[in-house]
Amino acid sequence: MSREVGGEARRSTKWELRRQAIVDTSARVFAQQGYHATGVTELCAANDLGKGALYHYIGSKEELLAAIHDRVMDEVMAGAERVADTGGSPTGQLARLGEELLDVIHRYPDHVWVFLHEFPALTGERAERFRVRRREYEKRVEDVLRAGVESAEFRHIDPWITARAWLGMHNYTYLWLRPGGRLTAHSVAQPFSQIFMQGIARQS
Amino acid sequence: MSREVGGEARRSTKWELRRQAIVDTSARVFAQQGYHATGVTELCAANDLGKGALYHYIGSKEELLAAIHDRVMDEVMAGAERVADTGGSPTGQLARLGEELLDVIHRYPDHVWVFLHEFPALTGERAERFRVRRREYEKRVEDVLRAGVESAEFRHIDPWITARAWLGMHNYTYLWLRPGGRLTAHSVAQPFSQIFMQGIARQS
DNA sequence: GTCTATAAAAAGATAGAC
DNA sequence: GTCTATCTTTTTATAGAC
Repeated sequence: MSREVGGEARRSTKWELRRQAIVDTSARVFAQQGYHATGVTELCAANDLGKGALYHYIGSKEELLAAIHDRVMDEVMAGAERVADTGGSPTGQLARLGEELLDVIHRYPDHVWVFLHEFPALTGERAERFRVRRREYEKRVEDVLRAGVESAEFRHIDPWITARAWLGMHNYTYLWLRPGGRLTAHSVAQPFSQIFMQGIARQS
Repeated sequence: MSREVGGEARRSTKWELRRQAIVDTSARVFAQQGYHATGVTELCAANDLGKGALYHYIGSKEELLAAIHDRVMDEVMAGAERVADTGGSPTGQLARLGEELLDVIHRYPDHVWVFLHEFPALTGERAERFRVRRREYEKRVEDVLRAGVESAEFRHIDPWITARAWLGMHNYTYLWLRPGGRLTAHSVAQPFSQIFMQGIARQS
């Protein structure tokens, strides 16, 4: 059974599941070799599929790349939503934003790698959609910082540049944070949070 | 006149200058389009040269990529050298390391972009050389942090993970720090340093 | 749904004239 | 030193049989 939703043709649940598996497997290959350095033939081998069958699921190579991006942003924004819903002080919210973000990076190292390395390969509307979603998340961080300055929990920092410091510190863990390693998301989020909170706290 | 130095054939000064110009121009193209997405034909157009002439200077596309990497690491390590030579307290040294690093990122945005995005494209011996140099710099940061803990200037932080926080915060500026923009290297290094120093300072 | 065969373009690199 | 022409391989994507 297939339905029309939002102008996009939806396929069967089985098709969607298979597609998702292909997206995940391909993310691993892209992360290891790079997007442009990976041929469709290699994707076929990794997914144990012929070219005809693969294209039946992915549409195009770039659409596959966009699907990896969406997977990351879906998870990241869901985490930000949970934090916003729970509420609490700016300090508490920023700490939980860090926990959630590092959790995504830790759970999806390949997807995140591709997300942070290959976004310039997206073109046209796909590039724009990604840009908007990314900006949306960054704004969440800035808003929490602004709230903390206004409530005088934080000292008088610049929200924009401080958000960049926070984002860099956390995002850059994609280079070494992996499941199965000696570090968990929490064991990194904890010291990061301590440095950052103490760093922007109002001096007593 | 040509000499043999360290097993590598050196060319004339004119040749070296021309080559360096090609490296710089190509860095801009790689930064905009990606290494694998850029064809040698496009490099020829950007450098206003035919294929024969281009290959006369670059040897291979990957050798060109390696040259961009070296340009960045040469500058970064020179900055670290200056900091080490000047000496001073761990706090002062870490602050100056930040100034120097952001200065390189600000002055060579294209080279740094390529450096941070395309290093997986290096293979064999070239990949190894880059890995070693990069590790060498990271160790400098860890050493300063360790010294600060031992002198009790800093609280009891983990040097390895704290170095990653510092590196991420600074390196990640490659996404938005550019010459001609509203921000200078110093105007970013200053707030970053304040956050980080206060963040790892011994609580009074 | 999945395969094989193939198209059509572009890739990196080299040869040899000038 | 620089050019044009060319070699070989690989690229993304499609056609059509099953």
